[in-house]
Amino acid sequence: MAGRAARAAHVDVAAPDRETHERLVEEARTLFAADGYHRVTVRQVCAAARANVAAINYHFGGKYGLYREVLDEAIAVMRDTSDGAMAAGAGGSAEQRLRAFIRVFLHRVGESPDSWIRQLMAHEMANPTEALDDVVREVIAPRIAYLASLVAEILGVDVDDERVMRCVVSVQTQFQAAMANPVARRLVPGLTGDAESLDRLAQHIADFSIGGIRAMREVPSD
Amino acid sequence: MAGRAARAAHVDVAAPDRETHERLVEEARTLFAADGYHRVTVRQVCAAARANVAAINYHFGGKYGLYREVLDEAIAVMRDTSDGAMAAGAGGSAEQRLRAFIRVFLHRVGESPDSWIRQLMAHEMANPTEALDDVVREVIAPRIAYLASLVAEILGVDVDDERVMRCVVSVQTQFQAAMANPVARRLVPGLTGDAESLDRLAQHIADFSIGGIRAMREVPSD
DNA sequence: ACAGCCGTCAAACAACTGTTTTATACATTT
DNA sequence: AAATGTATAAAACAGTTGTTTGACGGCTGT
Repeated sequence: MAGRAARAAHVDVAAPDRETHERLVEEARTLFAADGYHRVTVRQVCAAARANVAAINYHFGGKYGLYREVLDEAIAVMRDTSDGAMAAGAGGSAEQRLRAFIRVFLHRVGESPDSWIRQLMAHEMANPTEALDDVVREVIAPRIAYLASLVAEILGVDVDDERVMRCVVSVQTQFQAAMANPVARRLVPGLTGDAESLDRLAQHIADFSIGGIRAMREVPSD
Repeated sequence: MAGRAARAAHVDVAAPDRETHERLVEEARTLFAADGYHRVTVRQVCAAARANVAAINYHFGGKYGLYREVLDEAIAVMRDTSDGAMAAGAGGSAEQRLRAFIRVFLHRVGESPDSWIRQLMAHEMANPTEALDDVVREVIAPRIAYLASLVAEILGVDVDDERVMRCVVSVQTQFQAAMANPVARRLVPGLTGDAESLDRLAQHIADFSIGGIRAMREVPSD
């Protein structure tokens, strides 16, 4: 911890230990994404990174410090993705924007270089660490708010109408499940992650969700 | 292990050790449901049941044996629930049967004495043990098959049409998420588990899902 | 050139995990 | 009454976990 602090203090650029630090983060990305925080051991990561067991504690102050470094990166990418997906279809109708959001989001988060992110997030949501609050605040909540505004516009009601949030949950859960749910993966054979498969999935979720939302117009607001 | 075999062999009724055995199972139900298989330690269960650490190995042959006893009970209840939910609305239209299925299923699985089951299942699906295959085969697969037949009938297409399974996944994931997803629970405040809340939830999932399914009629089968 | 810091390493640490052993009562059977 | 089998108990087992230690070499700056 003291070493880390000193290092961050006056060796900002071109640190001489860049290699091990970076190798640990790299391996941690794939390992944490594959098995989740609790299942991964520091010895696994160090072995994969060809580093000593003590390296993680030295560079990151502990296992959780390393995880946070990886997760914070994921959060940043997710925020970018959300921003891009929210910007998509700007100027169009609420339905068009919802379709664009789903398509852009699924593509971005499912693309190969970032595919570890959706796995990591899936694990974090399935069995959360204490970092879930940050994830919710920084990426989920804004996304939910945006989806809520779209749903409200499609329904032609206020965002506070309780039908809105229920619909948002229904849409949101389809994202999550289609991406990471092991049961869903056993049911849909063509969930391979390639671009065409993602396109079809996005198309379905959009069609199904918009159909579901529209149907709520004829339901009393309770 | 030898003790267990001998005990089961010729001490079927009114076993003298009923108490500890039963106490262990009881505590294991709530603990496994709350934290999942991996997180729960045998010492936790034994402490809660006021039994010795060796009791689990003696009575169940090991931690996994105890878990299987609990999980098998859950599977049995779930099968009953599925059967009941499938029988509900018999004779009615596919839409009516789907609505009945959702309502009965959510009520049964959300009711207080069995509420541990949905938590246990949620954990088993989130991070599976080797028992997930049995769960899928015995409770998920039949449920999926039934839902697929309903969706196909509503859509007026064959069950092999790929739109059918996509819709089933969309419906199925709403079940799961609404019941156990920690993120969803942070979004919908009124997810308390009481009868009225469950009723409204069932109503929403049914409306949303049927609206979504209907919308797929106008989508090419790809 | 020398002190000081930095990154690395093998080794050990303390705290757990599930499981096994050994012993002791109690009940049932022979 | 002796022998057998059953349930519980305390203790120890072997393995794994994340973390800490202390020493060694390389580098930098005054």
